[in-house]
Order: sequence, then structure tokens, then C-alpha cells
Amino acid sequence: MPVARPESSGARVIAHVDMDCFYVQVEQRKQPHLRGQPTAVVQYNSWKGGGLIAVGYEARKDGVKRSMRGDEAKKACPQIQLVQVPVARGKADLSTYRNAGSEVVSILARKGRCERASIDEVYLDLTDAAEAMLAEAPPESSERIDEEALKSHVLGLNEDGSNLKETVREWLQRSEADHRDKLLACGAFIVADLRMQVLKETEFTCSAGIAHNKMLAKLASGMNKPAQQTVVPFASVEGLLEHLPVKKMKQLGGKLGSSLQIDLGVNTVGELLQFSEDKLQERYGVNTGTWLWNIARGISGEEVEGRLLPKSHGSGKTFPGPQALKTIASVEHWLNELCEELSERLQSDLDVNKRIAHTLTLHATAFKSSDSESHRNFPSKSCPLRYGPTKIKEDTLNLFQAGLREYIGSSGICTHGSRYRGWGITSLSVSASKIVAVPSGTCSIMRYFHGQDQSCCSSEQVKDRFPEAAPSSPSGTESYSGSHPTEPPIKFHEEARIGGAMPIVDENEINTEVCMREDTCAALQPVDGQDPSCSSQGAHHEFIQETSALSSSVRAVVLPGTQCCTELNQNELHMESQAEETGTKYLWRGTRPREQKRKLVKDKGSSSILRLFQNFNNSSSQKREHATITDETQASSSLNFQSMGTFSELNEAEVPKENLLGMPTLGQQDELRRDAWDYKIDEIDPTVFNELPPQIQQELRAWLRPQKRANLPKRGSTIAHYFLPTKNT
DNA sequence: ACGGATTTGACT
DNA sequence: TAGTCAAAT
Repeated sequence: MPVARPESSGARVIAHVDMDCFYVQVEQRKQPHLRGQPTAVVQYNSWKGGGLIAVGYEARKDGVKRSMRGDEAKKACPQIQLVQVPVARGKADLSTYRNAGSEVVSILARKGRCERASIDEVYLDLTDAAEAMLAEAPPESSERIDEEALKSHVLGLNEDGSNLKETVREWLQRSEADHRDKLLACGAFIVADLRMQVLKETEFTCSAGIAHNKMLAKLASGMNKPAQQTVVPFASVEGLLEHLPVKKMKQLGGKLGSSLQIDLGVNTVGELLQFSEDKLQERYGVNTGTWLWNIARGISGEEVEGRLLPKSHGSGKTFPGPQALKTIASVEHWLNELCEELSERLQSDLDVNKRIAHTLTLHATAFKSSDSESHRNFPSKSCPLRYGPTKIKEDTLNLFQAGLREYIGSSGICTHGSRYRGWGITSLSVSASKIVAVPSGTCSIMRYFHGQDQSCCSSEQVKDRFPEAAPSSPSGTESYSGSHPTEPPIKFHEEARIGGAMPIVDENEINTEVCMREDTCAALQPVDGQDPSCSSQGAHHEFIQETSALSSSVRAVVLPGTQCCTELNQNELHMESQAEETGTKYLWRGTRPREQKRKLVKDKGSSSILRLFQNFNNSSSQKREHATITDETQASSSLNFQSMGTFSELNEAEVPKENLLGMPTLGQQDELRRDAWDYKIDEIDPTVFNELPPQIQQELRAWLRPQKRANLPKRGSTIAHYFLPTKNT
């Protein structure tokens, strides 16, 4: 259900950029001989020619549509070139398109806040850039306006096919032009420029809409395709919406839109105007009601989120009709395939973006032939996510079996001997969510331990030290006591294994600050016993509880004087640069970086960080301690694209191509590594503490001391200093 | 017996 | 919170 957002005060400049038949373009770039030819992208060629998922414009002329079968498309357009989606592990592999999408995003993010809305769409908030442009080079004054920029369609101005350039020029140069219009015009220039850069650097064309809010921008981007852009001046909003079918509006393409038509007899957005807010709320609830009332008037306060990376990763496949899976073995097989893909992508995300996912979820759809009663769905199940393909597979299978039992319930059906007993699985998907940036410090601590001097750690290193590392709760959002008493502290057990090569610690290099965070924890395998999740058949509930309970550990962070991985989010970076460049304080609109706070609490004994700090040389001892740490940092997470630039360069220079493509080489590495790391975190000897630089020792003592540090350390604390990087550090 | 495969966001 | 549902591409 859509939800109403308050409209922000000033006029914004929002753009929606939409790639034209994106998958087709990606394939045409790969195979240039397809350019200009009627082309469509199809998956699963086997049945009826496969299903089309993207259709090029040449083919659309012949009436070829998405969701046609390959055979139908051939009928409609005999010369059509059907390109198959890459297949990996027996399923469609969309990674080439994802990567291509990232290329585009990294370009579009150059001006203003950028939100990746889907694999081939972004929203941009260009308010600041447009205002800046207006301040120094008003559109009507600039003599040599980029020719391309003049080709915008402007609703209410040149819809009738009159020549674009001249009408736009006139529009811009009208002295009485509304300030808002001029802002939009600037936005249109910027977008035209960005689109040109995209074309130049990626060979992809895109279309765009420029308006005062997301909803209108989105609407506009689809009005003139391909490779064109459309501006929605404030004055033409009413006319635009008046005759627009409700179903065309985002969020109204489904049941809600149907309800408007059927229940209210409303077919155009204009017709919605006659209903009072109360009426709409009464019918659809307060939130949706207000939202409807607003969009009827072209009002939509949704912010453009500064987010360039996806919030979750998933891998799934359907098994329609006869292909339904009917044995545990076949389900396991496919789950394994899905998990491998997911694991690879998670690993890539860690390598490239330094992010860790915290939750693993399994979705399935199923049918049971018997027991017609209660057409219940197969329940989704989730658990803490543990990294590594093997772990993910194990956990996923357990989730599935838990779900299956629940699904089958007390009905006569059972899974006897994993044989078919009247159920079938028609779709499976595994996904990873609650993804947060890993603290930049983790790479420093690696460097500390290894005496290496590379500028950033790779996930290999992270994984080496925290082979089973997986957080039990999203970092950066934890709160504890003090001002936010709602969330319980996180407990840290220390089954996490670490180990490996001996650290070559160069004391001279330790001009670092040290601190601890919760955040990435380890879900672990009990050292002595077997992994609780291994018991394939049985005790699933116990397993899940067990996993949750154990899935924590501690992470130590050594912060170098010079940060290697910048961890500012986009907003902050923009604020900084804006302030520098223009000297203005508050050009920024929308979400402000929140004040960061942190908390640390200790349970008993000294923290495992101490032990972590040394180990490496010997193994032994069976100590165990528990520390509890929480922190609440918003901004310290999210490594965004500003720094992506850095990464790209770095990648191209020194990282194997696979990484650039977001596909790290896995495989045997993984298994080898597994054997290599045999030490346990419990075996770390605290004496190393004394070898730490005094400053670090002091900080550590302070931080490890239980008590309520009810208030964040403000100043004088090097740790606090670090964790408040946004301002004045 | 399906348009797949993904992703996001709201509600409970 | 976990799980469900709607919607979009």
C-alpha cells in the first residue's frame, strides 16, 4: 500500500531515468551486429520458444510484446533476433544486466542524489545542481546551450510535435518564466548531459522525465521513448493528470487501481479529484487515502534516497506444472544451485562494496493435491545469514524443511523417505537481506595483523579472519539503553573461529585507534560439537533458535590515522562538497545524515578483542567470555558510490577482471581456506594487549569498561572522534 | 500449466 | 520480528 509523504517546502528538481529496453541494449552492445535489427531477449528457449523479457523498438513496431513466447514473436516478426539470457547452474543468470546497470548508475550518480530504483532505472534529485546552475548560468542567458538539451519535450508546450528546439528555447528565454520552470530547465540540461555521458561511456540510450517530484518524473520518463526526455512544468500538471488513466500511475497498476475503477468508478486521475480526503481515507485507510488524494493533485513528497546499491539479493527459479519438484532430493539440488549463485553475489558485494547481509530467507510456492482444505501458502522462513556457500546451503535446506513440515502440517501427507506424498514445489527462491556496510576499520585491523599496506582489505581477508562471520542483527541500527531502551544488547559468544597465518605486526605501524563494534558477528559452529544445523532431519526449531542465539561474535576494529575506506554516505559527501564549493550551508534538501551515537556495554570479563589481538602464534586455552556491544550508527555504514569511483579505479588497476564484474573467483579457494583457518577466537592470549600502543590500550580500557556510557563520548576520545566523521573531524 | 526473476515496501 | 502481500520492471 502506498503511503503519503509530506511534501517538502521548496520546489525540487527530480529526474527519473529509464533505460530503453535495457536487456536488449546490453545484448546489442555485446553483439554489435544485432544493432538496428529487431531483437528480443528470451529465457528458456525450450518451451514454446521461451518467454520474452525485453523487446527492442524495431521489434515492437511489429507488435512484438513482452511476455510473448518466442514462437509468437517469430510469428509477429519473422526476422526477429532472439537472444537468450545467459544460463548458469541451470537457471537464468542476470548478472550481466546487473553489472551493466551498475555502470549506468555510477555515471548518473555524478550529479546530485541518486537512487537505484531497479536494475535499469534511477531517480535523481538535482535540486541543488539546478539551483547552482541557475545562480551562475541561467538558461536564458547562456548563449551556447547544448543543442541536445534543447531537445526536451516540455509538456504543455511542444507536445504537438512542433519543433522542439525552438519552443524550448523560447520557453527558457521567456523573461517571465516561473522560477520553478527555470529550475526544471536547468534540470533538463543536466539530465541531457548525463544521458550523453551515459551514451558515450556505455553505449546505452535512456529516456528521462524531469519534474518536481518522483511520481511526475516517472510518469514523464515513459512518455517519449526511446532516447528522449520530457519535462513536466508545474503549470501542466493538472492537464497531464486530468485524462490520465489511473492504471498508468505507479502503484495503481494493480488491485488498488482496479478498485478505484470498479468501486469508485474512477477511470482517470482527474476523476479522483471529486473525492474528499475523508472519503478516500474511509475507503482505503488513512495512509492510502491521503496518498490518493495527493497524487490526484500531482503531490508526492517521496524523497530520492541516496542509495546506489540494492538492499537485497535473491536467486530464484520456478518449476511450472509438470516440472514441479516432488522429492526432497530434487529440492535440495535446486536449492544448492540457488544458494551458490546467492553466495557468489554476496561474496562479490562484500568484495566490491564491503557490505554484509544479515538475514537469509527462503521462499517457496507449493501445492498439495490431497488435503484440499485450507489453501495455505508455503511459509517463508528466515534465519541469520552465515557466509560461505556450504553454510548457506545447509541453512537454506533447513529453512525449507521447517517450512515444508509446517506446510504439510498435520495432514496425512508426509515426506516419508523423501518420496513424493502429494506435494509439489513450483518455485524456490533464496534471498539475503538486511545488508549493511562493514566498518572500514575491519580492513585496518587486517592490515594491522598482517602488516600489509594495501589500501583496502578484500573479503578474502575478512573471510579468513571471520570465516563464518555473519551478523545476528543489522549493524548501524542497533540501539541500546540510554535514549533508546527498546532493543536488548547483543550478546557475543565466541565460537567464531579465526586464525591463519601469523601476523607480522609492525609496531611502528600502529599509530592507530582502536575500537570495537558489534555488527558483524559470527554465526558459528560450536567448536566441539557438530554444527547444529547439520542435523538435516529434525530439531529444526531448535536449530533456528540455536543459530540465532549463537550468531554473534565480536569484531575488532583498528582505525588507522588515515582512513582507507571512506565510509561516508552520499548525503554527507554531497554536503561536504556543496559546502566547499558554494559556501552555502543548507542547500541540502531531504534526508540529513543523522547524528551518530554509539554505545558499548560489556557483559563480563574482558572483551574478546583482547584475545583477538593476538592468537595467531599459538593455540590453546579454552577461555570464553562474553561482551556486549551495541552501537548506533547510521552514517558510518553505507559505503556509496562516491567511493565507488575509487574502487573502480582500483579494480581496473589491480583487481582481476572477475571482481570488476562482481564475480569473484570462488570454488576451490573456499574449501582450501576452510582448512587453513583452524584457530579459535577463544585461544587468543590477552598479553598482546600490552603490546598495543598506549593510546589504544587506554581507549580500549575505557571502552571495555562496562558501565553505562550513557552518553556518547563527545570529544577527546579518539574513538568517538572517528565515529563522528561527518562533522568537524 | 506460469510471463520469470528480482526487488522493494507496507502491513500485521 | 518474522512472515505475508502487493506492485513494479
